[in-house]
Amino acid sequence: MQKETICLGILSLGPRSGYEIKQMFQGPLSDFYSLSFGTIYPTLNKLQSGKFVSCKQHTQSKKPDKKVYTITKKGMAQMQENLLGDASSYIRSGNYGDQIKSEFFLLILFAKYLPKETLDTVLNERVLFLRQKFEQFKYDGPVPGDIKALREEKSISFIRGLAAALLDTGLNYMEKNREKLS
Amino acid sequence: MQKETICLGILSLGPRSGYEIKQMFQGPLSDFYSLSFGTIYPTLNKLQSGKFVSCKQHTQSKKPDKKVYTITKKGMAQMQENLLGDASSYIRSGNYGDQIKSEFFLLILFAKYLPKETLDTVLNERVLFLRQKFEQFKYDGPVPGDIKALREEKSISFIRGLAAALLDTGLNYMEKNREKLS
DNA sequence: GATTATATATATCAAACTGATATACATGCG
DNA sequence: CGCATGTATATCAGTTTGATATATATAATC
Repeated sequence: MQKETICLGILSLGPRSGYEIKQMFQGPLSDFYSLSFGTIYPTLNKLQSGKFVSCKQHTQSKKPDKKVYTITKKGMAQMQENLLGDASSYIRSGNYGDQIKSEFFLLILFAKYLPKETLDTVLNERVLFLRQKFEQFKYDGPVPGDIKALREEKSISFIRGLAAALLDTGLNYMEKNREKLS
Repeated sequence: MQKETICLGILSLGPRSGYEIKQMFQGPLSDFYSLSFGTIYPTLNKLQSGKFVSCKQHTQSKKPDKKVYTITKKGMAQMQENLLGDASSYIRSGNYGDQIKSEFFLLILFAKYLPKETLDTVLNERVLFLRQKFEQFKYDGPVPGDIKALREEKSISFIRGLAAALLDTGLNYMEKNREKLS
């Protein structure tokens, strides 16, 4: 999927700045996709010059200026058209896997070359990290308005539920099988 | 982790060609890590000129020539040193997440802009794909000698078990919750 | 029997992307 | 009062990908 379509799709959920789009990739979307600043900012500028998004500059007191982007009608139409094409290529490609790079799994793969204590620390930190993630995905209490609106999206609640289920399985497996590594 | 350390680590499991390393990234390792030809071949050449691997050219009848790389003592020592450093940085970094780019999850995230039949096809293909993967990871019957040797590695059997558990959870969740998307 | 697609095998390179850095101001901490 | 951290945008060198080139064999399709 093109970076333009991804940014438009995120802006279709509500107006945001480039920095806030990056925060979504670091937070709720981090388990599924990510784009860096070096991609996001140029993409937003390109979308703006093509009139796919409009931009309002917010002069904030006590913080740097903020450029809040809103998707236009033209942007909405373009995004939906692109999305249809992407879904078709996805289906035709026959390549339904995800692109993953996991430093953790490389360390596990080569675990026999690591001292026992090092491996233990790696596993402990990973378990702690996954447990935190799990709590975040399960937490259903009060949140700020914009995040609440996001959670009411059917797609996001589906994804959150899946993430929680996978994290739970992963944690249980690690706790039951970690001694098999040493 | 540096690409050099990754290639050395894979070669520490047994001698292989660049093409066969890529096959591992497309097959058993595809859910955890991947490197492209454009990275693998130059890395092997660099490792060879640094004497971290040795290379035997196999002139095959009916197939192109094959360069089979074997890790040297120097390569083994370097790999273990690098691995220790990588484990330390992993622990120090506090960044225990994986780098993921999932076209599938983007399509789900923007599901409301897709026609129902398109979304259905995407979900069906993904389920079929995951089911195949699941069978591969669960399959414990007879396999060629080199793959059998790999499976006897503790780390690989740990990872295979985890992958199977995660795939099972993912499949169950998708089947039970997919109607919530439409 | 001819054409097309797929698989083995290495290598290269333009285009895309990342991650680090620059700039700038505010807040919190010891 | 200095130092680290957080907000915010922007750029760019270096890395990585994905496509392409080259070459041969087999399997499938027509």
